[in-house]
Amino acid sequence: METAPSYLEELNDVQRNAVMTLEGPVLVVAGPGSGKTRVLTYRIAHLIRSGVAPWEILALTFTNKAAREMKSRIEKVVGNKANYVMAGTFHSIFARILRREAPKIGYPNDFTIYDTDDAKSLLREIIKIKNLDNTSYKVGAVLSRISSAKSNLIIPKAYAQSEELLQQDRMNKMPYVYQIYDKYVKRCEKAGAMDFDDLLLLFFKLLYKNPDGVRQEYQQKFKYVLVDEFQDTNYLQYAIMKLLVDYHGSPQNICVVGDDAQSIYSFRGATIENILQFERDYPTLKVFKLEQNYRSTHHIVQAANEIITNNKNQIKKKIWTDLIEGERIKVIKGMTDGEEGRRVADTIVEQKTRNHIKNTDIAILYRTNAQSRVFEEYLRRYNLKYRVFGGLSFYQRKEVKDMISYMRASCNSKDDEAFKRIINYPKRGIGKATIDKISALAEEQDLSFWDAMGKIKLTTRTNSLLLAFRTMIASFNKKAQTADAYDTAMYIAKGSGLYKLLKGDPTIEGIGRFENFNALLDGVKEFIENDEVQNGVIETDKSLGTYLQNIALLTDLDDEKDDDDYITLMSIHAAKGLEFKSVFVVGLEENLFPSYMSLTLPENIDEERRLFYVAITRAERYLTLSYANSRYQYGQMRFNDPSRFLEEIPQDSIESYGVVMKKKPDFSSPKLIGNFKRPQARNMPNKIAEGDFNPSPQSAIKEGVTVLHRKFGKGKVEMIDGHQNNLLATINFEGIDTPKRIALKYAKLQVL
DNA sequence: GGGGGCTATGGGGGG
DNA sequence: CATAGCCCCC
Repeated sequence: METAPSYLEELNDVQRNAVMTLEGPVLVVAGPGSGKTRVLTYRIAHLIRSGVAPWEILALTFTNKAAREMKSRIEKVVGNKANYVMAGTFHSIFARILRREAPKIGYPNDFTIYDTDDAKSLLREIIKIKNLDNTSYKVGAVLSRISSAKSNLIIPKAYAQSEELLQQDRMNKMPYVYQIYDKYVKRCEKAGAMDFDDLLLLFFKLLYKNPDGVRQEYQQKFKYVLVDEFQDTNYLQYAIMKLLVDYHGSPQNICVVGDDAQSIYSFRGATIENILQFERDYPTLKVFKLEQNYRSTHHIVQAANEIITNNKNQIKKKIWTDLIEGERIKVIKGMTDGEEGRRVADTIVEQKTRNHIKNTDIAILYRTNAQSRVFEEYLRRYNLKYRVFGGLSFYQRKEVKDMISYMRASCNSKDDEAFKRIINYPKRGIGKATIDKISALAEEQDLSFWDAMGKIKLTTRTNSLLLAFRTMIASFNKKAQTADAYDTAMYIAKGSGLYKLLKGDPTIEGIGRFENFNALLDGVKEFIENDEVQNGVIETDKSLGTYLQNIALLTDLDDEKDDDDYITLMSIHAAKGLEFKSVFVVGLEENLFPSYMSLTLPENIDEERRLFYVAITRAERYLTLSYANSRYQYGQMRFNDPSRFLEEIPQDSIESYGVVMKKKPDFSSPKLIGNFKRPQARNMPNKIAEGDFNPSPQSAIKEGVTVLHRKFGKGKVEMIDGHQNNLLATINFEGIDTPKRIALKYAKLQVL
């Protein structure tokens, strides 16, 4: 008989049971630092050791980094078979499958992936086409409505029929979101483009509609499914998981790992409800709770436990450690954000000399990316190497996106967003007026931007400019058909004039841009030279189209530079899953952390608290918290109270007792120095109190009467027109220059 | 059609 | 404050 594999001896009892329960549904509730990744990887290794083929295992993560980490750890146990495990992010795995199956749902194999910028640009255009007021229809808000609809499996038709959603949109003064959504989906389809949510939604559609038995094919293929960070899945992801796992005679080999206390992505639709639903959907579920923390010393663990008790509604769980008591948590106060930065940098220097900590062992974590600046300033001044993650990613930089747009346009002639970006960059005399005319023709005759460009009749001069542009792109496209990604990219870089343009800019910024541009080209070269295994598949296709597919889902965090010794600066969200010997959590102030956006709803504060919980549990030995009494925010000096979270830490775990304010912080809105408050845009009408307002029936609103509106105040009805069942009143409100057009069936007006 | 400057607006997290 | 969209002027 074979001896038990040695990796099983590296596990505690609960971990080992979780690893060895291979069949049937399993839920692993894993506290921070409890060996979650170890359990996941050893479980996969154990599956392979038990004779399961690596490609029959599907492991879904939220970041590429987590997937890579997992694979490299599996590799240590089972060797290079690990490469063939289908491990990757939800988005990348589904994108890869869709690339093969897309025609079954009416998409081309070489579909484009629209990033957030593309999506917003498209929405901006749609809002314009529909003649909607872009002050009430904010692209960001509209996109987030669409995104959350998709994440909840609500297609445009269902959206248009949901009284609840329509009501919400009306309240937010954007009643026609449902129409924008419908148009947006059609335009994406027409462009052969998917946005991030579509990668999930259309994969769901593929399985659900089941053309050619494709669902059964993938159900059979993925015999074992694992989901990491389950607390951050949304409804759509859960639905996909169920489609893969639930079928007649299924062994339901599904293992999900998560921690409700670390759920920090509800803003993008994640719901802890999935954990509860999972328990209901799989009654034979086996639950394992990992509560022993191997990462942090006692004071840190105790503080984490204490803090999280302030949240209601959580799965009962208490992490513990048998590590030493360790250092107490240090709290640093600065009078200003600048002083906070300096004192944090001072503390880093002190830790480095006294405790011999390397840069890589240190992280500065903040709530918002904008906070990195001051820390960068002092680290630079002290000659400490650092690296900022997040913020504007490499692929979002203008010079990089421009080049990528050229590549996209050269591969997919229907990619309207790419074309609009490059048609006149570098300048070639095709201006806004021409572009508008092309867009209008495309809209009118339902053509792609590219086809409209070829069809439109304008002045001789303009037409020849357009022809020259089309000829150029056609040559790029031809090159892309035959040459590899690098040759094509170089051909495009030179042929488009981008190379020359960027090279010729001698300014500091220009040199930086040219460097980024070259870094992109180097990346293409690397792509064609290395046979990478991605998501369990060896990439042999070296075409530009494939390259584009591979980079579409990359972020800043994926860019590994591990030989360098640098201090890590990143948002707390980005730090999830990581650990550092010494962690600085900075900016612990009311309105910043917790964010002012969260202060109105208790459940949002709870999420901020979970975020704080995530932050402090990244630390192994040294945890330092900091705040500033004042800081520049949005162009103004603001005074914020210390964060309520500071008070939730047990006092005997804090070193600098007395720094924290004794009294409960005042949670009122930020105070402003002097009278720098920006004047309110337009006249802010007097708000009408709830009780004083009795809306009149629609029939009472007639021309000439004076009415009261909750937001706009008093006004005179000048005119009523519009369709019978959608009457529009033109009302002149006091103190508002332009008359408002108000739909009577929605608006609440009181006749005075 | 291009460029510069004004102003409104955001202001959070990310695949 | 930083940025982006928009408007106006050349």
